[in-house]
Amino acid sequence: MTQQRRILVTSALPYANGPLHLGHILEAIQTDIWVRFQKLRGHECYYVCADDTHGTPIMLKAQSEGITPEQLIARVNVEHQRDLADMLVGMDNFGSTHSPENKALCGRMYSIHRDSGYIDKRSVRQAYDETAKMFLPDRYVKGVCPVCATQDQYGDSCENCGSTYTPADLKNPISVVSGTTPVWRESEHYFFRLSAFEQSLSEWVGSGAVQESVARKLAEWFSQGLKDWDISRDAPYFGFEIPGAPLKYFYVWFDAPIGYLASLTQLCARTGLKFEDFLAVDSTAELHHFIGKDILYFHTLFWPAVLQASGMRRPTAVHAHGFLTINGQKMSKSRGTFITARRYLENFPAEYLRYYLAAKMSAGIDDMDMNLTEFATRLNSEIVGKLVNIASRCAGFITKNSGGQLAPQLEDERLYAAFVSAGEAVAAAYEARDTAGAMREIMALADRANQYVDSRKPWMLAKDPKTQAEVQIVCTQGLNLFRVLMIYLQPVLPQMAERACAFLQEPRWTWASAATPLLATAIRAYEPLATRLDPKAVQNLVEPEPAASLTPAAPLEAVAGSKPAATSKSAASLSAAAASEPAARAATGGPSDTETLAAANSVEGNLISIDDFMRIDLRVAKILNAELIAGADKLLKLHVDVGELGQREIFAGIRAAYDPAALVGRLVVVVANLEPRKMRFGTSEGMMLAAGPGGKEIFALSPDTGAMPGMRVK
RNA sequence: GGUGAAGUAGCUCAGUUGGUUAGAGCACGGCAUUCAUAACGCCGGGGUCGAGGGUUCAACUCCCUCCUUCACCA
Repeated sequence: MTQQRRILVTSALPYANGPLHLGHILEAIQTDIWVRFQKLRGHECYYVCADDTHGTPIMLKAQSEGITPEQLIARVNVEHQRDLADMLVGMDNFGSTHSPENKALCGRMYSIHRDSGYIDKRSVRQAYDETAKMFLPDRYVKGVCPVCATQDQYGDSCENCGSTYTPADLKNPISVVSGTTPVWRESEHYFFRLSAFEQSLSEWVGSGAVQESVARKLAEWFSQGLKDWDISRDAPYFGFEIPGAPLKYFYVWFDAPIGYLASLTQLCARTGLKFEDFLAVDSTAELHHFIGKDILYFHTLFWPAVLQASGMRRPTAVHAHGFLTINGQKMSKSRGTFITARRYLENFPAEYLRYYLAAKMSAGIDDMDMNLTEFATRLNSEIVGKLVNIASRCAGFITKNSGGQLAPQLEDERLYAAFVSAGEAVAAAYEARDTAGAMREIMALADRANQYVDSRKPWMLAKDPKTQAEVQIVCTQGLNLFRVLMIYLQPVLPQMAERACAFLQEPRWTWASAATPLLATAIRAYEPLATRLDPKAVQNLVEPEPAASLTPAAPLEAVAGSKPAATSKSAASLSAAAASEPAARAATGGPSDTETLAAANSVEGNLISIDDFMRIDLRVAKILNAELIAGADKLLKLHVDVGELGQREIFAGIRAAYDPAALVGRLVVVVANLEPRKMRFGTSEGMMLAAGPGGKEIFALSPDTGAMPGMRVK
């Protein structure tokens, strides 16, 4: 360990008009891993973030929901914080750009800019909606592309031919807000003189503050010359009014990055840290921004210039990452590849995603693909099969043969030393944000640990009285290798590492803990640190959200007996989400949205629409095989043929009413699109319909003669 | 259109300043094993490194052209 560094880290502010998706989470996790690594290494490191809350989209979304922007952003803030916390993203402060701290900072920084001569006023001609009485951002004017004549294009560029233009160039322009034809009006705007910073920005970029490929990109922008930046918007606008300029508001992109500093201000107020220590022009602290490559311009040009113009230090580095694609496709709602953080969390533990992303993230700006099948196999093989397996296969011997006591020394000190010295390469990779490289190193070590155990074969040693004494020392070695790996993985798997630490009866780990083996102490009985995930269950992430009106399925399911006490994680958290959603709305005083209302009505009146019914894919199925399950007192395992849908395995709670042999060959009705449910005895891929109170009083439904497997029931 | 990035095994990716036989994980085939969550270990098949040309004793690596994909254009 060299000198202790003081580091302030941010990730980009998520926009407060919707839920976080896996793209946001990718960035938060990348940042969090880096921050946790720095803290583990003993550095003084803080991670701040906030919601980005201003601008026309927020204003209009609140309007459409019939609530105030303040209510909207308060609700979203709660959701965002909950999602981030559940993803184990350990921020030191999460604020909002709509805060008193931010308002004060924006005003102060702007005043300095103005007094230093960095603000110009200029008249701008802009689209104006006379019905809505507001100026329209480019994206809020649609029309026919002036170049290729494609219909329904936004006012800034054409999706078809890629040409860029202004809303004034569009043919037949229409305001998205009111649907009327906009008029053109002049208005006075405030410009930040970015051009004055061309020289110093160019030097800053050359100082290694950005990745190489980013620097090349910036060189292109520099060669075109920097244009001054319009930082004002006309009322009505949800944001902060510009001091000394009535009805003029700061453009959302002006106050957004200042939100980093506002969040820091809150952290300082809470902890006694000093703002100036991080932001003063001569500060020795580091300032790191993690962002997506789409907002490079704002963070590598505007932002350093704004800081400099305010008499503050510039960022040490801006780290850009690429986008996340799902199964090779852009995240998109229509393709069903749009995965919210909440939806992920309803299905899988946060750490599985953290590890998977860590194993793929490098320091580059390439896009990253999340292949769902790979996600499942990689987790199962690397975390469960390899890593956790080391502890799992050694711990039992220590507990059973050695009274839970570790040996006083290692069996192979050289091997241990190799693990310790490999830590330098792992640390270097983390530091350089090459987490994929770090994970490769760690997994290679995990292979060596498993090879070690395999070569010493403690299970053989345990059988021979003459070698029984060696079991303890071999397993002590194995557990110590495992311990080193968990220490290295702590930034990525904080919860699992904590549990591993508790299992070894240690208070806590730092990076340096790896250097000293754990010897001659008692450990607890091993409990699985991670369990396999069902590769089929990843489909839950991309299939459409289940509609609220499908909740009546629950009672049906109870009849089928397929929902034992240990309800699946997804069902449990789904209902939790459903319960907390209206609660959050109530807290902000807003009315429920139409969706919630519709759901409430249908449940109360027990009425559903024909569309709701058609969502349930009922099919005729032929029972090919039925068998008793050892250990289950209600369930039968059915193997059914569903025609074109193939064969399925379904568990049904009809054991008391039906003899398996009597079921084989008969036709029944099954729900074919029920989400697969993992149960103690396997995964149920559907549900057999039956009526009755339960016990022996259960009666399966049968189609009349002539029905064929796979036919749809409707 | 301009600019940038990428194209390596079925899939996801490594490949340092050009230098022996291009690597890993997953998947696949075989063997072994049973301590461990059907986990672990050993062996194996599988690549004209997007295409073509050039520089060089030597090119996945450097240069040129082309093809394909993606992104950005404030």
